[in-house]
Parts: sequence; structure tokens; C-alpha cells
Amino acid sequence: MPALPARRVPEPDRWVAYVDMDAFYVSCELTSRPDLAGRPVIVGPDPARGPTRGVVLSASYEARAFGVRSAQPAALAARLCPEAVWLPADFPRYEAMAESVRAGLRRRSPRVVALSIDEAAVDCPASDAAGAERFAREIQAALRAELGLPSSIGVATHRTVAKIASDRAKPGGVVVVPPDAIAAFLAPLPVGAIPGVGPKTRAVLESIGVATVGALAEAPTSALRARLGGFGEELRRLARGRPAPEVEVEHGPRSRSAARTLPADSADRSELDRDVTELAVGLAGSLAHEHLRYQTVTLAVRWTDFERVQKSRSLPAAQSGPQALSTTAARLLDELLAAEAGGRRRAVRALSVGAERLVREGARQRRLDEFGAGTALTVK
DNA sequence: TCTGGGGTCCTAGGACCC
DNA sequence: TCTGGGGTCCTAGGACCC
Repeated sequence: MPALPARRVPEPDRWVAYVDMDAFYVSCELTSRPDLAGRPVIVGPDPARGPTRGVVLSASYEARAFGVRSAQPAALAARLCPEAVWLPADFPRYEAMAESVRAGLRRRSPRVVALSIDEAAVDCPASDAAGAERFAREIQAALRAELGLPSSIGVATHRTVAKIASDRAKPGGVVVVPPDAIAAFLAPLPVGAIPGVGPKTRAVLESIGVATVGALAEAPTSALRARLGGFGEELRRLARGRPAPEVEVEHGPRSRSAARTLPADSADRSELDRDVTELAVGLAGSLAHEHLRYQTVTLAVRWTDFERVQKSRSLPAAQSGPQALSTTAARLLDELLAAEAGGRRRAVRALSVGAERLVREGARQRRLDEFGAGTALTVK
């Protein structure tokens, strides 16, 4: 008997609500400062308190009306919006409120994936667009009522589409994109609206005449593949409304780091050494707090011209505590400065100490006899 | 105007091994 | 003497995101 051709059973659409908190740090502050509602508020280092090399961390929509943006130099923001109220950042508080947001979402959805401090992808217990939209409006209202926090939500059958929709929903809205409407929804948007398409990729696409997602859908696969490899093909599938299904890979943190921009550029070895040690000690403390050991140490330097270089070294075994972190980072700083001394001899603007190849404390290291038979062992 | 701090993922070459 | 293909690890840099 001939085998029956495999029937393609259409997967039932799984709806996802992409929740993006509006002006999150500012909104957190406003919960205890209702008097500031409706005013231009900026979370970041207030330039009026002295010269700063910092940037805007979050700006209320009233401040954005003046051209203030996240990641903008604080000095510029102060000029754009002199009447802004500046508040210093309180990260422990924002992290605690983010945890409350996630808890609220988990009470209402079987699956919540936190993607940053102020964003989460939430599975909708719904089987159609109308049900998914109802669910999104419910969680939006709940976050507002229970925590006093505004959010924007995109709803779609793919996380990436839902995220793009959440951007279009700002501030405070809900945008739903049914599966058969994805291509039409995306077509008029600039390619930069797609997560992962930044200035460089945008320039590459524009060089082949692609400025909108609509044009991306029509672009020849060969050109996309030649310029952007697999990512180019992925983009084209998304633009045509048929994005590849997302696969979730669960794993622990990949890296941790601690950084410091110096008050003024410096080439003073003892000062730089001191900074590296302090960063390493602080980082070792947070790693210990998370019960993480490290196997690779990275030291990064940003030079006075803003160029960044980094050097890393793997350790023979996983380490914990500040000793290995600190001495390895100091050695790497040595090597970077030595190389620079034979070249441009630039001063240092910022330093960063990183830990990579992290392993959970208590997660047993494999012993030699646990390696599979036939696996060669290298003895150094 | 002059650019923070904390992350993720990808690529690519060389070393080294089978 | 010249010839491989495949795999992993290490390192550096780039692009991007919030």
C-alpha cells in the first residue's frame, strides 16, 4: 500500500502579547511622585549638579516632546529641555518593580519570558485575535491598576511581529496583527523597525535599494544572501509575512561585567590599576551572590577617541572570588597598555572587567573519568 | 552634544586533534 | 611528498538591544 502523503496539519496559532513598559524608570519614579505627572521628567545624572559624562536613562513623554531621548548625553538633554526635572537612577527599585510586573503577568499567563528589565513576551490563553486582544487589554489594565505602571502591548502569532507591534502601540496602546495581515502591516515600515536591523544593516539594505520592509519582501534573495548571509534570508521571510518559528534556548547567564567611565581620561597606571581592582572586587561580589563561577576574564578599554578594545584570557579551571578575576584583569590591562605604548599612546576613557563562561556554583565540574571513552585529553 | 552600563549573538582565523 | 575533511576551543571584533 502506498504511503499516504504526510498531511500538513496547520498549527493552531499561538498568540503572544509583547509587553513593553512605557518610559519604565520614569514611570517607577512617578508612582511615588505623583506631583510630577504631566511634567518633563528625566532619570539620569543631572548636569546642573556638575559636569557629567553620563546619558539619559529614561525620559517622560513630556520630555521627549523637547527632543530628549534615551542614551542621549545628559548635557545635551539639559539644553534641549531646561525645565526638566532630573531624578537619580535607583536600579534596585526598578528591578523590584520589574519583578512585580513579571509576577503579575505570571498570575495571568502560563508562560512569561522576560526579555529585559522592561519587556516580556507573554503567551495568551486565547485561540483567536479577538481573545488575544481582550487578554492584552486585561493585563495592561491590571499593571496600571495594581502597580500604577503604563505599558504598550503588541499582539501577534510571532514574537518578533508582536514586538514591532508594541513599538507602534506606544504610548499606552494595544496593536494586534493577525497572521494573514503581517506582510501588509510591516510593508510601510522602515527596515530599521525590525529588531536586529541597526544603522549598519540599514545602510547595507539601502545600498541595494531597500528602505522599507515592503521593498525587502521584493528584494532578490541572492542579493540579500550575498550581503547579509542567513540573516538576509530571515529578514525576507519576515517581510513576506512568514517568519521562521522562534525556538527558545534555555540557559543561564553567559557573562557578567562591571564598567566605569573615568571622571577624566587618564593614563595614570596606579589609578587605572586601582579602578580595575575595584571593578573586579565588585564583580566578584555579584558573581558570588548569584552563585556563579567564571572561567574566562575579559578586560575592555575605551580610549579617549571612544574606540574600544578588549582582551580576554581563559583560566585552567572555574574560579570564584576576587583573586583570579583581579590578577587576570590587571595582567590583561598591562598587555593592552603595553601594546598601546608602542602605538598611539591614547589615554583611557573607560574600563570594564568581565567574567565569561559562567558556571553555577555546585554544578559539578566534570572529572577526567567522566569524559566519554575515546575522547582525547590534552595535558598542558 | 559628545557619547553609560549591562548584556546577547555572530563571525572568523588559528591552534590543535582525529 | 602532498593531500583531505571535520570538529572543538580560544580569542578578537562587530553589530545590536535596552
